[in-house]
Amino acid sequence: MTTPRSIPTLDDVARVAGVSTATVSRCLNEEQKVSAKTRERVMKVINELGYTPNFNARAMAAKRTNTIGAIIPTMENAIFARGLQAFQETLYASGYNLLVSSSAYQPQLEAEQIRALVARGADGLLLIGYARGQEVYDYLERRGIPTMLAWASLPDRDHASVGFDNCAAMRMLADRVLSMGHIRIAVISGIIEGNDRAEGRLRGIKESVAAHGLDPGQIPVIETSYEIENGAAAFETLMQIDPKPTVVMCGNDVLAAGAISKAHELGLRIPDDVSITGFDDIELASVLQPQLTTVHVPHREMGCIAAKELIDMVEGRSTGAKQQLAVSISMRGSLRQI
Amino acid sequence: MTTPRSIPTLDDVARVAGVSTATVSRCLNEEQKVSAKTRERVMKVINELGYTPNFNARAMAAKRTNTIGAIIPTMENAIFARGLQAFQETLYASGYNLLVSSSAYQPQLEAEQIRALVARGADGLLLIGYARGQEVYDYLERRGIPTMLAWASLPDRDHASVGFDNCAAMRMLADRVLSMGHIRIAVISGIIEGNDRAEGRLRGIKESVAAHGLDPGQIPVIETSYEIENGAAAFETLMQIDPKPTVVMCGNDVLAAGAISKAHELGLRIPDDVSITGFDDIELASVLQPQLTTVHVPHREMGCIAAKELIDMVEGRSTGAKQQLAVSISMRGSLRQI
DNA sequence: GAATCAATTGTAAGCGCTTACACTCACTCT
DNA sequence: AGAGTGAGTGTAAGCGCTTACAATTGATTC
Repeated sequence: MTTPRSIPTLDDVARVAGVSTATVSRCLNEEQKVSAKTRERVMKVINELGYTPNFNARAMAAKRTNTIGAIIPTMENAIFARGLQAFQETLYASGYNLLVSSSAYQPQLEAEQIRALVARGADGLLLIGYARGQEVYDYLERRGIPTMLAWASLPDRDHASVGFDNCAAMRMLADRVLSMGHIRIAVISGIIEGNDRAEGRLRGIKESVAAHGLDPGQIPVIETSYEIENGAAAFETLMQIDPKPTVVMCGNDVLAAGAISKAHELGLRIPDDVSITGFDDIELASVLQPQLTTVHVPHREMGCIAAKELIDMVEGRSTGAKQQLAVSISMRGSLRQI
Repeated sequence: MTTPRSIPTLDDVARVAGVSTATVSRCLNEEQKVSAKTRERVMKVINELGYTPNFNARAMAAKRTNTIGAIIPTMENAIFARGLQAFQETLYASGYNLLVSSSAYQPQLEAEQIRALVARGADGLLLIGYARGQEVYDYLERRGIPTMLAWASLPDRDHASVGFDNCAAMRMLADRVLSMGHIRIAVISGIIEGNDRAEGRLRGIKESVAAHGLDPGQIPVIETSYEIENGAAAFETLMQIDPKPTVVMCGNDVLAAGAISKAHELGLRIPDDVSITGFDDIELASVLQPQLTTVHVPHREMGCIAAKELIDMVEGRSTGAKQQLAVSISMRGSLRQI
């Protein structure tokens, strides 16, 4: 099957080119330190032999990998896709590679993967949100791994981060909903446990409701994980309440998609019979029928900033800034005036 | 910022525990070769010191990484998400880790990333489809890296693969469309260049049309990359043809989502004014309104099989089998009888 | 009691790179 | 002409692990 011919190493290149391994290494890493003539000869040999540097050996000797790790809660839906894509592109442009893992929203798994990425020599890390044990932060600090948090940014925490205030953002949307005359609000929230974004969003709604003189304790809330069918199921349950809610606010666009789809199935017209809102403004939001009113998050901008700041931290130019991004409301057909 | 206390190594553990490095290594890798008493003592020290093995050093010494690499064309939409998730879960269950990169549908980038993953010591690789230069296959064979191809499986190629015959699958759908009385078919295809799946799907439609005694050359085809807005734009263009197509067959669900969304915008009713079909049956397909008639692909099954077969190849139990999966048609509201 | 054997443990040689330091060799400057 | 300079190159010491092989130990056998 496989040709037994062994894989060429730096030594092979050096021997064939008639130079020392140090010179070959320099050709690959610090061109300017090698004379043009030598470099040319070495490069020719590298091509002839089909030599590729061994990453692990390089990482070991150089103690750096030009690799950034990112751990996102899920790859199953597109919530993080666009931001991550921008993150990756920005890193790539600066000569860094990205390693992605998904933690399936399990803190335990996230901790494991953080260790795995650090063990692999990641120069820096991108994590989503704040919620994780202090021991994880301690570990990261002890190992000296620069870490950025994204998709959240809290005024009262000063860890390096880029994102927005999930609570304030959702409160803004709820204020808008209330100002349009809605009184009977129901909520489909993501799982709060271990997810500060979901927690903030729910809190935002409650704060808004309270500020409008209503009792936040009266609001029906269903907590479920971010999957379309869960949104659908939750919506069906909420619609059995009498009197029916006039609006169902969802923790993200995925849940809202499920809700809208179930509404069609139940023969409920949106927004005539009931309004629905989302959060994130992923592509999905504007192919739904009617299009989804949601909180617009600047995914690409967030990804770019995260990458730039993280690189600055890794290269020692920054100790980790906090950047709060503005979000806005994308008003579309799924929310109506009462 | 960072505590300068240095990172514990195997040597540190060995010294503190009063054993040799070999013994510590054995505790971590071949428990049964160490007495219970010693193991216990060593493990205690490992925890106290917060020791984590250095992956790169381990990879170097052991010449294997328990890591599988996967390169998918895009992470931006969910086409590969579910299959990849299943792939990952299956690998994880067998003690393997997954490293994912995205090639943005660029063969050149894919080749680069293959080299990068191999340089990192990936024990095996998962690639999508067949279309890539022979030199890539040669490289992989020379390095002895087991490679699985997924999302495609061609009768006349015998590379290890798991997937389906894209051409046959789409031909089946087209046959169905034609049998329902459609005569004026239009197509929104993905970019053919460098994408054998897209090419096969388009060919499937043409073969079906030809088999029904029509001229495949007459069918309007717009080729565009897999993004919702591109599907929308293409649909708008196709609807300007006179007489209008009775059905627009799309290369995948993402393009179809764009088409449906544009149809609403144009005030065209689906399926009354025009039918639309997709391919893949991702979650999106059933939240669209009307729900999308599409080719159902067994994503999870494909991911699982790919993982199992690849592990068998890596561990020398298989030399690479080819498995063809059956696809089916998900008949839903977007396609109607004429 | 000596020999045999299996179970444990230790010794030490790499794995393929980077890089501090040493060295060589034209040139340039007094 | 001799010293000083700096560009280019080589030498060799690791980086933190795994593992073949050697050594030790205690138990078992005759």
